[in-house]
Amino acid sequence: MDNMKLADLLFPNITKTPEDWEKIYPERDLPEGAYVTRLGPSPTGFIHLGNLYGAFADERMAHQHDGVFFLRIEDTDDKRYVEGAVETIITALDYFGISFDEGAFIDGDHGAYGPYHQSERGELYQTFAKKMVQNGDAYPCFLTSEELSEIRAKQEEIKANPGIYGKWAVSRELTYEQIEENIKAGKPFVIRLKSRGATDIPASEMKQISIEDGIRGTLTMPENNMDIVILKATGIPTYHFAHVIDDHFMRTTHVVRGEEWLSTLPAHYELFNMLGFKLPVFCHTSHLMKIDETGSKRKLSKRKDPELSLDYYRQDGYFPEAVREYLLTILNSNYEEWRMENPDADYREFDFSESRMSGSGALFDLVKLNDVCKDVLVKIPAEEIYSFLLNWAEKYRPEIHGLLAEDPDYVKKILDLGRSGNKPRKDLVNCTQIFDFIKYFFDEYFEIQDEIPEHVPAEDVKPILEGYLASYDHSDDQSAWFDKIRGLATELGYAAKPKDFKKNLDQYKGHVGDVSTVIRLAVTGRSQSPDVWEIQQILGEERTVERIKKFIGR
RNA sequence: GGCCCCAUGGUCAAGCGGUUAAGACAUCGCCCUUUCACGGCGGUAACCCGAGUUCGAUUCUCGGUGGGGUCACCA
Repeated sequence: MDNMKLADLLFPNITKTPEDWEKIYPERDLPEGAYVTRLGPSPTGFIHLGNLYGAFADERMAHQHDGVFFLRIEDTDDKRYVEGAVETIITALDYFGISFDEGAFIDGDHGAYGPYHQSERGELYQTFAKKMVQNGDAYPCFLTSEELSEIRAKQEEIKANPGIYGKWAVSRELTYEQIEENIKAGKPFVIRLKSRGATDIPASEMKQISIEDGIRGTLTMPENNMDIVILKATGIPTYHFAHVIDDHFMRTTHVVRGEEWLSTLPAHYELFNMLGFKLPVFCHTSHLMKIDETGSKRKLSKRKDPELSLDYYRQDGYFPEAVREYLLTILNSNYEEWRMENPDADYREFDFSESRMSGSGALFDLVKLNDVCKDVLVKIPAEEIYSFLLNWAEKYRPEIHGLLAEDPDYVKKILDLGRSGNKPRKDLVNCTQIFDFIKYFFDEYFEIQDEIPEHVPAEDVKPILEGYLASYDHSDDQSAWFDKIRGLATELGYAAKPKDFKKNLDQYKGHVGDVSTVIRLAVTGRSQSPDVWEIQQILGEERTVERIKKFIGR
């Protein structure tokens, strides 16, 4: 077989050479030790937490090592393409503070190594497919999908490993004349890698390859022996081929990807070697898992788990910096520790290391995320929380947007309630929760939600509130205000101090806490709330008095 | 089924041959306290199993078990 002749038959229009491409995409001029990382989503329109998890790792690795972080759209599968998906991806990542140095942007590609859409890099891939044919490392295969499934059926029957390799790779034997005839007849074909791996021996006796993974250390696995497809019948490359070519020519130094790629790593390894490309450092991350209702652990699934979707966090109004903070704690095991020592430091000061990433799948813990949110939000000024909340409401809760926009100062005061001092309240988690937490401040949403406390007989409610109203002075400071409540409690047979009540249970109906709970209930509609005096100061005298009157039917 | 990855409390996790086996979240108790939060103190709770190497294994090796992944002209 004359490989040069075959290559020309297969790729008559390819005139560029591998050397030409090396000149077009020269090595990057970066400092010694710089990392070049990339995110390579396929434009299916669905971007999830796992993508974000990897993106943070990519971003930190590149920017902590004077490098470049770029976005490449892996759109080699036209069947999966969803209109507008690229924009969705960029917007979603941007929301969480992930931005790229080069690659695909909303207004088009930026950077010297583009185009950054794989669908536009056909000539590059074909040049190397042609090169491989010339070298006898690749060949055309005309097997139809029916023939492929027949092979598969036979393999299953004799319990052989499925796939095209060794004696099953019948197209390897085609002569030039047969190929030419097939092409003239218009038969579709793919280009397959002609693997050099041994095929007639058990896997356990196969040659082992070792690869240093940035996260997992030394990986040992049998060499590849599969004649994988590198170019589809459409002339478009498969992921495997595009990955090898692009990460070489975009000069990627570190490939961060999910562990589902581990099993195809030997094939990628063979391709890198055949093409004479330097192997990047692979960092195979573990999957995010979740614990479901039955208590068992499983991979987060697109269909069953809404929290996998990034939209979920936007809808609930999670603050991007809080999600980032949580993700960083599961991304690098010592982040939490570092954060405790540096509570006010910018996360970029943390020394991120891929080697500290976990090789085992982390359970995504919503409870912990919410806890992290509380710690993060307590540090965000009310002003910022307010504008975030307003933006969120505009998009996801238009019916409350007007309410929040009406009196910004009022809402800001509410958001800041109890947050000053050295032991600030940590009530705020996300926008949905925040609104629910503060909604009693708005008359439209104010309602009595709880019961009166059990120590308080029904007939005491009125005297308590009448007495409270009678002595109410909006200008009282907090201690004067509470002294009055203590007095009122004593008058009505309640202990002024809870301790007195506990010591002499039979002498009192209850204690001052019960009395103030009645007041709290009338003012907030809830038996639990932040400090009532502060709430009243924000509500204003008129609204406070009105609510109490309404409660006792006046 | 073949191959690969993973395995410390309920969860995330330190650990890298000798430790009272950290810490965080959750949980429970106490303190603070007019409720709730916040904060403080304390408690319950873990090295998957079996061999081997070793004076000594959570740590190293092998074999199981369990969980996950993958075996497409999808990525």
